[in-house]
Amino acid sequence: MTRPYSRYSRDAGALLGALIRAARKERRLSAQDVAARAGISRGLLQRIEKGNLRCAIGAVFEVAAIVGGRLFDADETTLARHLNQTKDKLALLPKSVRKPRKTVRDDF
Amino acid sequence: MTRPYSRYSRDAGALLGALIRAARKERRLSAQDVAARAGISRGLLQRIEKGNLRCAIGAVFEVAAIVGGRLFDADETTLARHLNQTKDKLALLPKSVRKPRKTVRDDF
DNA sequence: GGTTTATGGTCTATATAAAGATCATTTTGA
DNA sequence: TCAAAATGATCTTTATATAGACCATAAACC
Repeated sequence: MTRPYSRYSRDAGALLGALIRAARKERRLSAQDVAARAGISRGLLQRIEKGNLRCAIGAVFEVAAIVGGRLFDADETTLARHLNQTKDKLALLPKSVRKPRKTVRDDF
Repeated sequence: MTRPYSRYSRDAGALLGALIRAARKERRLSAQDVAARAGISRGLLQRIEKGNLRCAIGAVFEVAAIVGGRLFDADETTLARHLNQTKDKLALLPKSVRKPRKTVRDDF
């Protein structure tokens, strides 16, 4: 990643970090504690909670699982649902650089 | 991160990668194309789609925003909803290392 | 068929993420 | 009020993620 991050990514990172932090506080777990259980350093946890986008996604998953339950479930995923819900809004995304074909695959 | 990742994180990463890949295919975007628009290398996109957990979360956000819309919304977030929904199930998580206080904060 | 184009993989160099101290400050609890 | 713990921050070292080039194969298109 050489370019600066998009507005959306910055917001998403900040939000996720804030939610993790709030969840940790709610459970009254110290940063030291959570970091140890997640197998990461306290410094990395600080960066995660600050919304730093250059953290390994695995570290974020570990922390999120500890402080706030699961972000995604393996079976019926939040992301999957979200993707399905917004499937019809995909046309509103940044203009596609390739011409779409006529056939639409629905085996998604 | 020195320890191996938990089962959950591995599943979550694999799932997220698979969803991203499926969404990219559905929109008929080449890896080359998506990587360029996300400002990352094609190799990194490959790792993301494979569920590699050592990718920067920002890179994943960028890609996800391009191929599948937003994972989290800034206002009413999927994660926030999920956290709220599972707030009562938090007791089922790995045993807390600290004794919880009597008062429960609900300003979450 | 042949010719692009996409993909999957490997390799190297470089940038930087992360660990682990350390210190100052703040918060908490007794 | 005081001591202990938690936090925020900085710094150095080391490990490694990433870019970018490359090649081989596969798929898509004419």
